[in-house]
Amino acid sequence: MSKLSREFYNRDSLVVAKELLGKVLVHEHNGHRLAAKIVETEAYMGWEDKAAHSYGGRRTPRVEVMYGGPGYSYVYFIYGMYYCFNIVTREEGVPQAVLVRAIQPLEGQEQMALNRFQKSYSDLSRSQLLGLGNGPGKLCQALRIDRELNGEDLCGHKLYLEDGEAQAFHIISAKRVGIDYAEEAKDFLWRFYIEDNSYVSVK
DNA sequence: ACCGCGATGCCCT
DNA sequence: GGGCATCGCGGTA
Repeated sequence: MSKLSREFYNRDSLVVAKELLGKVLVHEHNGHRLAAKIVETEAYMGWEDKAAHSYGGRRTPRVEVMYGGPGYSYVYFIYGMYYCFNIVTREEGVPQAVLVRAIQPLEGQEQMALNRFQKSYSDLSRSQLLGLGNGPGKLCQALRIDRELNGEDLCGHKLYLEDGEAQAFHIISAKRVGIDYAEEAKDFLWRFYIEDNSYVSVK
């Protein structure tokens, strides 16, 4: 499998969000390779997107990494408890990103189960199996993504993305989740997911 | 099934 | 001080 290049990320978030579906997110952590297929994403379009942290050119310490160029991680802490993992897109100075909302575990499931539920993968219930990856906060727990990985170069060797196996699927477009404050932008169909994938967070 | 709510800490047009 | 790109639980059905 080949690693996704800087140029892959240097495009509009709407394009990258759709193309990220089916790709494999890898975190090399403590000698374990944690790998999962991306099954749900959301595009955040920066300047003109009222739901984006960078709306209107807002530029604070937290969102600075969104301005730094394509192919870096933007990890933020939310509700006092959870992390969300984003992939920065577009060239330096254009603050767009893609939120990864759900994954399907592929490798390192035992570690993911311990990270999420403090129990062995073989002891997980049916709903816990899905709960490994069906939400942005959950997948960060499973993959051990936290503030230390904010600003990480996704073209490096610790946290990166690979081409998945060739596969055919339909992409569903839907409203983004949890942005009721965003006025007209809350109705934009900027969430994308793989049809019929059971790990998707909201159908 | 859906609905409401509390947790908990960091950010700050 | 108000709000947040969430989650899990407990209630009602």
